[in-house]
Amino acid sequence: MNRLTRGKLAGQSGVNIATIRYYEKLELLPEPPRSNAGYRMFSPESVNRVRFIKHAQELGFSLKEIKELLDLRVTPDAKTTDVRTRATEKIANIGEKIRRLSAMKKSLELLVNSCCGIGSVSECPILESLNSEENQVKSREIII
Amino acid sequence: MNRLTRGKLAGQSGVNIATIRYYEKLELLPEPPRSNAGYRMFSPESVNRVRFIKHAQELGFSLKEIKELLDLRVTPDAKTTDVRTRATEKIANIGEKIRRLSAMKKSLELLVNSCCGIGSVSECPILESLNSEENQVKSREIII
DNA sequence: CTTGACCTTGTACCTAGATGCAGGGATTAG
DNA sequence: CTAATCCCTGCATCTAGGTACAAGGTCAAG
Repeated sequence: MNRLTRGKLAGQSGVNIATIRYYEKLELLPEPPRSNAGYRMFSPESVNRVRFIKHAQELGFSLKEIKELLDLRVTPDAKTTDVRTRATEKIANIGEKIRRLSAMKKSLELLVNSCCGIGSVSECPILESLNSEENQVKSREIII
Repeated sequence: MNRLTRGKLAGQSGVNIATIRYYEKLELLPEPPRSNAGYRMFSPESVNRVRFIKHAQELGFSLKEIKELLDLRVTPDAKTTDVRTRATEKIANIGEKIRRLSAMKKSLELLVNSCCGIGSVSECPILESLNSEENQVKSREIII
C-alpha cells in the first residue's frame, strides 16, 4: 500500500517534519493509522493535501480557513444545502480575491507599458488598483 | 490641508493605532511631517496606502513584499529597466495566484453543481484544484 | 549485534505581525 | 482652569505559524 512515515511525507511535500506534526494537531491532516511500533502511516494522497495547504497559504488563507475549505465535501450525514451554502460563500470570497489581484496586475501592466513612453505615471502606480476596486464596489452598490 | 494625526489615520483606514506605528517602523508609510508639538501629520492619501496594505495581506503578500510593490514607481533616479523588470516579475507572480484561485473556484463550483445531482463527488473536492494546477505545470514543462 | 538514521513524545523557542501599557505632554470641551 | 481625550516614546506582551531540542524507542546495513 506504499504508506508514508512522517519524515517521508514531509520530504515529498516539501515542508519541515515538525510542520506535519503541527498540521496534525490542528486537524488539517486526518489522524493516520499506526504501525506496530507506533509509526504513523500516511496515505500517499496526504502529499497533495499538504501541498494544497501551502499553496492556499500563499493565497492569503489562514490555516483555519484552509481547514474549512478542506472540510467542504458531500458526506452521507452532512446536509447538502449546508455544504452548498458554505461552498458558495467561499466561491464569492475567492472571486473577490481574483478581482483584487486582477486590479493590481492591471496597474502594474500600466506601469510597465508607460516605462517606455512619455506618459506621466502616478506617484505610486500600484495604489491605483485600490481606486479601481473602489469604483467597482461603488458601481455594485449603485446597481443594488 | 486637512492632515491626519495617527489616530485619525488609523480610524479612517480601519486599523489599530499601534499598527500605524508598526508600519512606520517598517517604512511602509513615509515619515510624515510633524506639528509644532511633535504630532504626526499624515496626508489623506495615507488612508489609501494603509487600505492597500491590508488588502494585499489578504491576498497572501507579506509586509516585505507589499513594500516592494509600493516602491515600484518611476522616479528620475531609478533605472527604468530595473523598475520594469521588477514589475514584470510581480505581474507573473500575481498571474500565478490568479490561476490558482481560479482552479480552486472551479473545483468549488463543481462541488456546488454536483450537490443537486447524482454525480459522484470526490472525497475532498477542493484538492482537485491542485490536480488541475499540476496539469498546467506539466503542460508548461512539456512546452518548454 | 551494533551503529546511524529514522521514529516517538513533550516542551521550549523563534519570527512576523500586531497590540497593550506606562509615564508624560498637548489639546479641546465645558 | 481643569478634566477628558488625544498624542508622544519605550518596552512588554500576544497570536499564528513554524522549528528545535532532548530523551528514548525502532529499523536496516554491515
